[in-house]
Amino acid sequence: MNNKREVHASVKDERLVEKRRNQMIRGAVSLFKQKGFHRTTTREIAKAAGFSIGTLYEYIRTKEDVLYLVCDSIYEEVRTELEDMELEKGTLESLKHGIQHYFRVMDNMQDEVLVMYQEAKSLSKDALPYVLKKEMEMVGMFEKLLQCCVEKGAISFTKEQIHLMAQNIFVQGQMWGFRRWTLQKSYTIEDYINLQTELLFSSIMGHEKNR
Amino acid sequence: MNNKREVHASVKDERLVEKRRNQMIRGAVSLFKQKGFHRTTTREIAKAAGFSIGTLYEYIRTKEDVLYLVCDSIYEEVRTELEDMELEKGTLESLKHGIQHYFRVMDNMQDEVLVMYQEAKSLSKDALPYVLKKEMEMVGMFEKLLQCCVEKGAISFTKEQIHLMAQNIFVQGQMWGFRRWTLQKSYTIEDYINLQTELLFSSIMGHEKNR
Amino acid sequence: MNNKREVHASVKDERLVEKRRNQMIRGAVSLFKQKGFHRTTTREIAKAAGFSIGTLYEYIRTKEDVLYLVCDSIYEEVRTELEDMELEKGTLESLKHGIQHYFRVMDNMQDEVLVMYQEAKSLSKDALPYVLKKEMEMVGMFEKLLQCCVEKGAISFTKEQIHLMAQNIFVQGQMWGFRRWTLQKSYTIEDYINLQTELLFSSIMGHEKNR
Amino acid sequence: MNNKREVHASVKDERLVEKRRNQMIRGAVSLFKQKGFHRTTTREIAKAAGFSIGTLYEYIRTKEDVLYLVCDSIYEEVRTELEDMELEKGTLESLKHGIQHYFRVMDNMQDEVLVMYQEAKSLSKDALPYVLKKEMEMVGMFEKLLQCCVEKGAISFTKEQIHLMAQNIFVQGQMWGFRRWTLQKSYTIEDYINLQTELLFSSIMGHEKNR
DNA sequence: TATGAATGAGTGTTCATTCAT
DNA sequence: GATGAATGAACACTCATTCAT
Repeated sequence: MNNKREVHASVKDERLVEKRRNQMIRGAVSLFKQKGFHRTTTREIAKAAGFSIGTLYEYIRTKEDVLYLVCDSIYEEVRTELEDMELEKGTLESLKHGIQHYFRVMDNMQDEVLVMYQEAKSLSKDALPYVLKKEMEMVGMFEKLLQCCVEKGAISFTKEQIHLMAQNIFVQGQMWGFRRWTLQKSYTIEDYINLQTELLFSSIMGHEKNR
Repeated sequence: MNNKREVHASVKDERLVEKRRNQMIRGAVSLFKQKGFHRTTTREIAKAAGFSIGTLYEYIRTKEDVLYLVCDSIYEEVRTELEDMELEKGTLESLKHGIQHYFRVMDNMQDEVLVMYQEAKSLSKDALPYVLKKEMEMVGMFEKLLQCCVEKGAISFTKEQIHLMAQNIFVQGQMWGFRRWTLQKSYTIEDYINLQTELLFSSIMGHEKNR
Repeated sequence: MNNKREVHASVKDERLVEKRRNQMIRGAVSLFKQKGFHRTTTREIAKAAGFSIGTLYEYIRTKEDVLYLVCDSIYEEVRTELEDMELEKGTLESLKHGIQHYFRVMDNMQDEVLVMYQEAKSLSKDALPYVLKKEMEMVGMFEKLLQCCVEKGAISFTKEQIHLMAQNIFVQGQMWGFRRWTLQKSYTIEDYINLQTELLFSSIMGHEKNR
Repeated sequence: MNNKREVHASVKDERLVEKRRNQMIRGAVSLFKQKGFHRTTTREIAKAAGFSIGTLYEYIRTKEDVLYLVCDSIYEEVRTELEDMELEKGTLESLKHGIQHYFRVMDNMQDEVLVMYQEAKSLSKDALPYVLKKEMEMVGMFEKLLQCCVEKGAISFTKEQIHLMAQNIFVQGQMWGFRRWTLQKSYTIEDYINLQTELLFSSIMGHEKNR
C-alpha cells in the first residue's frame, strides 16, 4: 500500500486535512492552468484556497507538495472514472466503449490533464515515481482490456503489440487536451472519438480472428 | 517572412549575432535538459555559452527570448532533417520510409524534443504562435505524404482521417522521447519503429484500395 | 520583594502555575542547551514541557518570559547551593572551602551556566536588571567571605581589591563552563580547582597578615 | 595557512571584495552591538553597509558568513594590536607592560569584544573552529610571555600553572568588556588595570625566584 | 483549564535586468 | 562590443501569538 507518498501536515484532524487539501487543490489547479506551477506563488495558492499563507503551510511542507497533491488528485479522479470499464467482457464492443469512455473523461478533465502533463516533470525525484506508477496502472487497464479480447478470441495481437497499443490509446486521450490548440479547431470531441476509434478499429479489424 | 519572430539584439554585426546565439542555444539546451527552463538562471546560460551576463543581454532582451531561440532552433533542425522526405512519390513504401525516418530523427533528438515539449508552454503569448506554426508545418508534411498516397490511389482515406493520422504519427514520434521512462524500458528504437509502423500499416491496409 | 519580576499567567491556581512552569523550564533549558534561545521555537518548548502551545501561553505572555524564567531558576538554584557557605568563619580554610564548593557547583551546572551566559543578553531591558541583581548578590557572597577574613585579620586587602577578587572568583567559576572547549581538554575539574585556588592563594598569601 | 575559512564572493575584484566587506563589517558590528546577531536582519546589515540587499549577497553566501567575517576581523584586529608585545625579554617589567597593553586594547575594543563574546556561539560547527583557533593563539601569546619569564629565571611556575594563568589573564581582559555593567561602575580602566596587575603580581611575587 | 488551527508580518535568499566603465 | 557589479522586487517558508471551542 505504498501507493501514496505521505505529505506531512502539522494539523492532526484528518477530516480537516482532507477538506483543506481539497480547497488547496482546487485553487492550485485553477492557478496552474493559467500560469503554470513555477509562475504561481504559494501566497496565490493560499489565497485561491481561501486561507492564509500560514495556514497553507500547516497542510504541506513545501510548494512542491502542492504539485504532488494536485497530480495525485487528478490521477485519482481519472482512475475512479475509469474503474467501471467492463474489463472482463472481452468483446470488441466493450473495448470500444471503454476507449470512448476514456476519451470523454479526458475531454471533461482537459484542464487538469494539461496541468499534469506540463507540470509533472517539476516533481522531485522523490515524488515522481508515485505519479508515474499511477500512469502505468492506467495504461495497464487498457492492456487488460485488449488482452481480454485476445484471450476471448476476438482479436489476435502479440503481447508487445498490446503493450504499445495501450500506450497509444492512453496518449491519444491526453493528446486531445495538450494539442487542443489545433485539434479542437478541426474536431468536436465526438468527431475526435469517432475518428480515432475508426482508425484504431480498422487496425484492429486487420487482426480480427475470423475475418 | 513572418515565419520568425525577430529577437532584438543591441549588437549590429549580424554574423556575430548568429555566432553568439548559436553558442547561447547550445549552452541553454544542455542546461534546460538538466534542470528545465525555470530552474536555469541567465547567468548559467551566459556561462555555458562562454560569455558574461552582460554580453548575453546584448543579444537578447529577456530570458524568455532564449527559450524562443532554443525552441525555434530545435524545430528548424527537425525540419531540415525531414526536408528530404520524398513527398511526391505517393507509394506506401515511401510513406513507410518517411515515417521511419522521422522516428529515427526523434530518437536522435530525444533530449531536445523533451526540452521543447516541456518548456514550450512557458513561451509568452507573443512567441507561442511562431512555434506552433512550425509544428503545424511539420504535421503538414505527414499530411502531404498521406495525401499523395491517396491521390496516387495507394490508399483511401478522407481528409479528416488523414489530418488526424498525421497528428497521430507526429505525436507518436515525440512520445518516444517524452515517454521514454517507460517505452525505452520495453523497446529499442528499432522495436518501436517496427511495432508502430506495423500497427499503423495494418490500419492503413484496411484502407488499401485494391485489397 | 522586588526581587522577582512578575510573569503574568492567565491561570489562577498558583500551585498549578508553579508546576507547569517547572515543566516548562526543564524543557526549555534542555532545548536552549542544544540550540540556543533564538533557534528554539515556542512550539518546541511546549512539546518538551509536555503540553500544547495554547497551554504554554496560559502561563507566560511572551517567549522572552520563558528565558527570564529559565535564567531566574538557574540563578536560584546556584544561590541555594551556595547558601550554606560558612560566611561567618573568617578563616582562610573556610574561604578555600567556599571557593572550591562554588567551583564544584559550577561544574555540576555547566550546561545551565552556559545557557545563561550566552542567552541572558537576549533578555529585554525590562527583565535584565533582575538577573543582574541576582549576579551581584552572588558576587556579594564572595565579597563577604573575603571581607570576613580581612576583618578577622587573616589577610589584608582594600575594599577595592576585595571587590575585584570576588568578581574574579565568580568569573573563574563560570569560565570553567564557558571555556570548557579548551579548559576541559587540559584539566579535570579537580585539577582546575587545585590550580585556581593555588594561584589565588599564592596571591592571598602575599597579603597574609603575619607572614 | 588554513587559518582562514574562505567566504565565497561572487565578485571577482579582490580589492573591491575587501573594501565592501569592510563596509559590511563596520555596519554589522554596530548593529550586532545594539540588537545582537539574531535580531539583526540582512537588510539592515546591507543598509548599514551602504548598499542594497542584492549587493550584500554578492559578497557573502549566508547571513552567518557576516558573523564569521565580523568575528574574524575583530580577532585579527586584536592580534595585530598585540603583535608588538616584547615576547622575548623575559622580565617581569615586560610582562607587566604586555598585560597592561592587552587590557587597554580590550578597553578600546569593548564593543567589538562584547559582540564577539556573545555571538560567536551562533557560528556554525563549520566556522567555529577557525575562531577558536584564533583565541588559542592569543592565549598562547600570554603563555609565551610567562614562559619566557620562567626560562629567564624571573619567576617559577609549572607548565600547567602558566597555561591557566594565561587563560585567566585573557578572560580578565574580556571581562572588562562583558561585565562592564558592574565593573565600570566601580573602576576606570586605569583602576582596573592597576588592581588586576597588582593582584596578579602579588601572586607572581609569591613565585619570584630570589625572594 | 486545555487545545491546536489560524494568522500574517517578517526572514533569508535569489535572480532577471541594467548600466557605467 | 564586452564586462560584471549593482539593484530590488519577488519568493518560499517560519513562527510568535491569538482565540474559538
